[in-house]
Amino acid sequence: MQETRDRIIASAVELFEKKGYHSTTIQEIGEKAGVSKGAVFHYFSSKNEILFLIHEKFINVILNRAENVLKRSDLGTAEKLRELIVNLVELIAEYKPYVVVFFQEFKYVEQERLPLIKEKRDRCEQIYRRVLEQGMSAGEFRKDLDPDMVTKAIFGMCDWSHQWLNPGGRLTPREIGLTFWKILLEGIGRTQPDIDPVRRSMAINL
Amino acid sequence: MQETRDRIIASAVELFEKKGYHSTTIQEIGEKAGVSKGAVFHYFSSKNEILFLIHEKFINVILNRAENVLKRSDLGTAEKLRELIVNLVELIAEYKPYVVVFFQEFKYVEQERLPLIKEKRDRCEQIYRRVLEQGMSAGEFRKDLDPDMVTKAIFGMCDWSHQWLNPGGRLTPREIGLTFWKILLEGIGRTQPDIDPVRRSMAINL
Amino acid sequence: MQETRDRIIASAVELFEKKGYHSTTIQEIGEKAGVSKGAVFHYFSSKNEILFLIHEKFINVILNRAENVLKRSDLGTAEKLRELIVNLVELIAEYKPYVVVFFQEFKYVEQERLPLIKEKRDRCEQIYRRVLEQGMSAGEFRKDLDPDMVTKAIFGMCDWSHQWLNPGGRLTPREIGLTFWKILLEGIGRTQPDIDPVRRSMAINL
Amino acid sequence: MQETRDRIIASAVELFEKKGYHSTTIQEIGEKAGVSKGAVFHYFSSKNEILFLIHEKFINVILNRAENVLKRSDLGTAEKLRELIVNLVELIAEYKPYVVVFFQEFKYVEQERLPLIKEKRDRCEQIYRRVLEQGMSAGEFRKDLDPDMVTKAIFGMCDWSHQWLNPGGRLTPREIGLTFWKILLEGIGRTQPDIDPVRRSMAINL
DNA sequence: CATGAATGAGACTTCATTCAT
DNA sequence: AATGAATGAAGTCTCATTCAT
Repeated sequence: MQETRDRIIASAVELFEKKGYHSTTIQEIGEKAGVSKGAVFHYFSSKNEILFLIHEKFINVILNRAENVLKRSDLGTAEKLRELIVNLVELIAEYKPYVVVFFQEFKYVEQERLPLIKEKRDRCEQIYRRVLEQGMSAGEFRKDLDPDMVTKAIFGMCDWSHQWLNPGGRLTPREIGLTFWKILLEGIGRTQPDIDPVRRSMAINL
Repeated sequence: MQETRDRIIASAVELFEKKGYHSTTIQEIGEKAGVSKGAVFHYFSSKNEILFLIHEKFINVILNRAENVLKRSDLGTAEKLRELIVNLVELIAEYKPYVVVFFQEFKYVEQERLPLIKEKRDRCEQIYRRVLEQGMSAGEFRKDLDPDMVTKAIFGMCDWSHQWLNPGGRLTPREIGLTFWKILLEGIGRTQPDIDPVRRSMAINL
Repeated sequence: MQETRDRIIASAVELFEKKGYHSTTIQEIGEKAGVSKGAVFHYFSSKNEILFLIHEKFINVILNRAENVLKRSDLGTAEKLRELIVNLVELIAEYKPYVVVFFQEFKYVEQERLPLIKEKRDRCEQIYRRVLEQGMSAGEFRKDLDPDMVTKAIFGMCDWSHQWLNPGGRLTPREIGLTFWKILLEGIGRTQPDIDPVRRSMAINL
Repeated sequence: MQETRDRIIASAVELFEKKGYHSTTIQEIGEKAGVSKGAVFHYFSSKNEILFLIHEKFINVILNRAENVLKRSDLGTAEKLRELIVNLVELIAEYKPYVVVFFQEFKYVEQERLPLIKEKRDRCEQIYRRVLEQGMSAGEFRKDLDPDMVTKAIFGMCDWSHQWLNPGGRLTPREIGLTFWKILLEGIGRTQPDIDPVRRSMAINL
């Protein structure tokens, strides 16, 4: 049954998240899924294949979502970047166990299975970078910042959230994503107050 | 000799960084340090103690530096936050193997050794949060953003750099840190150009 | 269908020959025969039963042929031994996979199935020994050699051929068998040339 | 200690001989040698390495002995062949467990370790073949027999003895070897009686 | 007839750790 | 101070076999 297979993967993700890949035994995965150790190997060729499938599943989801945002013709460039960020945080919240495994156990995916993951991960990163660069070209974002560093900063803020995000937190993932977007777009300096009409008119008068 | 001890730790850090804690054997650590497997156990009680010492060494360095910035009376709040950020990126670059181990293998430090690390890590995080909150109170930073989220965003940008920072890169760690600071303070939107009084008045006059 | 059963045995013989009994899986046997793993167990009670049947089939063939030679009233004792030898080599060539399994995997046939095989194997060996002893008694073969050792020598020459015989070889199995017979009967020393009357008389005259 | 290593190999040979390579566990090898399972792996990298070492040790012995016979200047060609045969049987008796493993488990030596064994085995076979061919050229052996088949016959007689040779048997290995030599040289036919003076003189008179 | 999901015993192997020297 | 022989617990994986369908 497909069901058993999925249950095994689900068990593996949770255990890998909590205990790490190497500290999780096939035995435990089986037990949690309600099947024997042998059954796990009936469905998967090795423990490492399970790890790979977790990575693959997650990278596919993340890439699909990013591409969907990219396709939306109702959004401007800045709005696209905003949605990419919000989406990412939401997705990290939704797939948290997958994300943790993805970021913590990546190096243990066997060499031969790695290229597929790496390629999609790079494509995903490029989507973000391109939208950013488009926004810079279009004059929606300032041009004096290294686009590479900005991309890294975005991923840093979002990806790192897998370390502290918790499902029932005070803020929803969307709210968190929007906060990040605000910080990114406007900064935390007193930019807004500066735009208040009084000081501006004064400036003009001078 | 103290020297041997340090060489063993140095070997361990590099191996843990590259291969991960569980995939590194005492044998390998010994070989890389030029001593026997037995010697490793002569200097350390267990493999896990080595892992702990790596964590401890790093958290001490990071905490010391943060506290040093905090003490500087020559800096304003915003400047302090700027230095905290730059310091963090610089330190991540300098201690990269330690950082990778710190973020990837933390969960494998044995329960009984954990509190010491956790406590210092929290103290460190609070230093950042407090400076930020001071800046908000003092009116140097905008007040409409969740200080917790901003702190998370700062650590996200900086900490995540351990994933991609490389020693001989195009930008120095300090430049990277300053870029992050700029993004954080001013945002990537076209806010600043708007504040330029000359261009603004011109725009109005036209 | 009987056909399926035979196909499974045929697959098993070839795989056992090439990879050995323990390195061959039921799965592989099924695949090669074009049926599922379950089907193999539908036709046979265990993997070991298949091994046994292979042994049984082969020992029956070899025993039948030997007995047929024995019955032939048109042959003298020496001719019977010759035919036994030729027959054996021919049979080894024809049933090579069976022979290899018979000689290499015999020890893995389960205890309870063994007696049947052993008994027939012994009967077969005795046929050879008896014909040899008859030939000695009848004065067709020299009497100063240990009949047991001669029997061992005969089986050695013939049986060992399973290690190197190949179907499309330079010599036919019959030719090989006849060569063995010649060696056995006449030896490789220059006995025959000595009997040449011309050279002998010359030698005497000198 | 070298001693432990040797004891492990000795245990392995005996177990492999009796139960076969695949049916012997590392556990058993260790127990028989009086050490733990772990100790076996302390001395050998794998079970297969042990199998290889057994093969190597035996092929070295057999090759050395053959080469020593070859070097003896006190022997004529026929005597050399005789000694090669006698030596082989003696050696098979002495190293019987090794021989059984060599002939039964050869196919399980891992690919990468195989060439070394194969090369020496071929060199050994060639020594026998060459001596035989020299004897033929020199007129010591009849020339009308295929030298290849004769070589196969010799190895068949001798090698096959590993199946039935037993240490405390009725005949010594040397006696067995000499019997084989007699059969090979003179055949089992009534060659000698043919040389009886009566028939010979008759032949001359005719 | 035939399948294949599921099992569980048992194999090889790894490795942190101990300890006599 | 330092070694390395030896251990034993534990892990991944294999595979013959069973059984419901």
